Amino acid sequence: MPRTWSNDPVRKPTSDRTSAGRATIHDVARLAEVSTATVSRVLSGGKPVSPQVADRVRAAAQEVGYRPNPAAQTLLRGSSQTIGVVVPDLGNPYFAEILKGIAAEAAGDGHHTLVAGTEEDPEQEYRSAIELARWVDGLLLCAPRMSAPQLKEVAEASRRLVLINRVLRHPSVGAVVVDYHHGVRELCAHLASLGHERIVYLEGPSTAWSDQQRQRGFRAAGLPVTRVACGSSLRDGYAAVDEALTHEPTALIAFNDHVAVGVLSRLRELGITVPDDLSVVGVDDAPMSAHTDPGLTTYAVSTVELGRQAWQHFSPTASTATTHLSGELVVRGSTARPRRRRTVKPSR
Amino acid sequence: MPRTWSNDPVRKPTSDRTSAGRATIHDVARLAEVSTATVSRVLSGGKPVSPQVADRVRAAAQEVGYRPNPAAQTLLRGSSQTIGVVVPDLGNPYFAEILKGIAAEAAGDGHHTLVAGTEEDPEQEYRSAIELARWVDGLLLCAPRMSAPQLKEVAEASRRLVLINRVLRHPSVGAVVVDYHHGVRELCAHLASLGHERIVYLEGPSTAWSDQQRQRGFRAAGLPVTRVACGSSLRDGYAAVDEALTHEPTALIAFNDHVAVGVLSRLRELGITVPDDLSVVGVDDAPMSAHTDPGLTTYAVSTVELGRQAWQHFSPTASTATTHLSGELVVRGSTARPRRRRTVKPSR
DNA sequence: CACAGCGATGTAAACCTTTTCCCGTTTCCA
DNA sequence: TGGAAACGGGAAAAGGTTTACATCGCTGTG
Repeated sequence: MPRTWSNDPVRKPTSDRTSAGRATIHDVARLAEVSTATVSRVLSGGKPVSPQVADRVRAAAQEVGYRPNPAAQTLLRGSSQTIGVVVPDLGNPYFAEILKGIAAEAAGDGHHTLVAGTEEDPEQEYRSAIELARWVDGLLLCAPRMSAPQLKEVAEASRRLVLINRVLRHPSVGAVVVDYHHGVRELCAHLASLGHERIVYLEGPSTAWSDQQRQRGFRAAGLPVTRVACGSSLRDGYAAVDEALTHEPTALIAFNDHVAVGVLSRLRELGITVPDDLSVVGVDDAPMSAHTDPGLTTYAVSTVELGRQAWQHFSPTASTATTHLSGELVVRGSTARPRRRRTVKPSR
Repeated sequence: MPRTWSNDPVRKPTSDRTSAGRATIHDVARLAEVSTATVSRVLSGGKPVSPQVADRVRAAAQEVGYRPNPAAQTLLRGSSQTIGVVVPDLGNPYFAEILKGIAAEAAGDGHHTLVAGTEEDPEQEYRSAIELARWVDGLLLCAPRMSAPQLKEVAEASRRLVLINRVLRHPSVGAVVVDYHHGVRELCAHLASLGHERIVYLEGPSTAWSDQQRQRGFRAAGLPVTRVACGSSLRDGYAAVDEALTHEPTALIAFNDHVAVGVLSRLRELGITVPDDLSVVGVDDAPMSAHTDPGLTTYAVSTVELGRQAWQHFSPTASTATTHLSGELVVRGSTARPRRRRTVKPSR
């Protein structure tokens, strides 16, 4: 077989292109009677091309409905214009909010967003991250639950890695973290100023770095806080209330707002009034937290800012230093002085 | 502000292959002393290869940390093992839930999920869809707001198109729709049975097909329903309450649960008790709807099922018929007989 | 014993685009 | 008018993988 450029295995130029194979740059080139190189120059822009030819090419491209094949572009450029985002739970409004923010930032710079939810499973998270790393220019891991060694592996496997709410000692990994240490101290100070002494903390997933940060914050706050295993979802909060009440607290600190909403719901069922019988606080300031009954006192940090900062870390010139984001205390109706002498107990 | 770092013109002359450029199939082939074809056969599986060679190849791949380049695979196979999902608002828990469902289904079949939020903007939605169509094997549009002609264009541009909560007369488009017509009738019947007569409906986005379905349902229900412009977000609901109250309704039907939560919040501020002063219902049964105060009466349809059905439509053998999904009325605390004679008015 | 059949492996084409390297033409200035 | 610079545009390589086809050695059967 002669090694010639006889590349034309009877390709129909126009009509039935819609169904099977899409139009390629060759189709455009043939129709415009130029080389494929010229088509590329016209469509990708920047390079000098005479206006007439450019018009002819554009017309031809329009006619056959040409759209560059992203796989081929990616192969050649070595960049897919895509980032990957891995979150523990896509259904959690907080993560949804972060995803929304980062996707908007990425889209603004012409990047796509590949997403994976991991159902809070560290193994699945690791697999998703490694798999996504093959595809994307940069990987964003939200509150990753996986072990540090695994995280390092992911760092090696990915072109660029940015963490949200987790830190890792590694030369090429950026991170944006909310200062939960500060947040928890703020919340504790607020509760202490109201006169609360018996406080229960509903723990998040044990593998969550951000949970450990909160716990450190408690120790720093110097308040005696009883810990009760809980989780990160609305259901977890709902389910953990009864256990928490056995400690006869005057205030409850939920791992996050999502949990707190579940807590409020269960307390209502039990006939326990918030904040008269019991104060409740959350963390994160989820969108719904201003609309619960009563409004949730919480520690607010802007997810918009979080997303923006994370996106900055993807820039090639970005430092790999960890960005700390401080929020602020938002006092709403769910906290008050402990009024009644006798603390409540579960109704069953 | 590194706003335009998107394309990276710094291309190294590929001298240093070990650190920067990832290992290719050639590296593996060389190390294992076989041809690249054999490597591919071993790693992709299916083809007959002698056990010894297979082991050698696997060892070599392991050693150099080889991972196939997805762009090259995509280019050749013509399939990216990726679907695209476009939703009007990533921050809306309902869409987040659907995204979660479909992403899980897709991941279960080895597919990735590319996502785009459109901020409820039909134009942006159209652009996102067209752009995503280039990349993905199939496109899922959630409650698309774009015009029918645009939708047809997207259908032409995409290999496979599936719609959620929208229909389109087009030969190759599948759809999964919630029977809002039925849902609204159920809600109306429920309210009517309680004795409500003055009902206000807080409209969704005017471009939403599903809003039109609801409106048709109202007409079928035969109840006089006053329409008030609102929207689809929590904030929209919060903001529309005052306007709605000028019509002195005994019951409020929100476009969806997200809106209803905003409504409840505003009513609380106004000192209007639900359901004593006013009944409120939503649509969708969002996760939080069981946990509001009072619990939200709503029309529930499983997002899990929605996701599953949508995924089925991506199967090559799937029919392009529209799948109708019926939900059921969920009665919670937010509805009751209208008790007081005098209807409430806004407090200001 | 010859040959069909098969299993294992190598070779190279094909996928589609971008970009580098060139060549031919025009323009401008000395 | 000659030469250089600028410019427009074509040919072809590169990018990594899969697969159709070719090759080669072996076994089993007529």
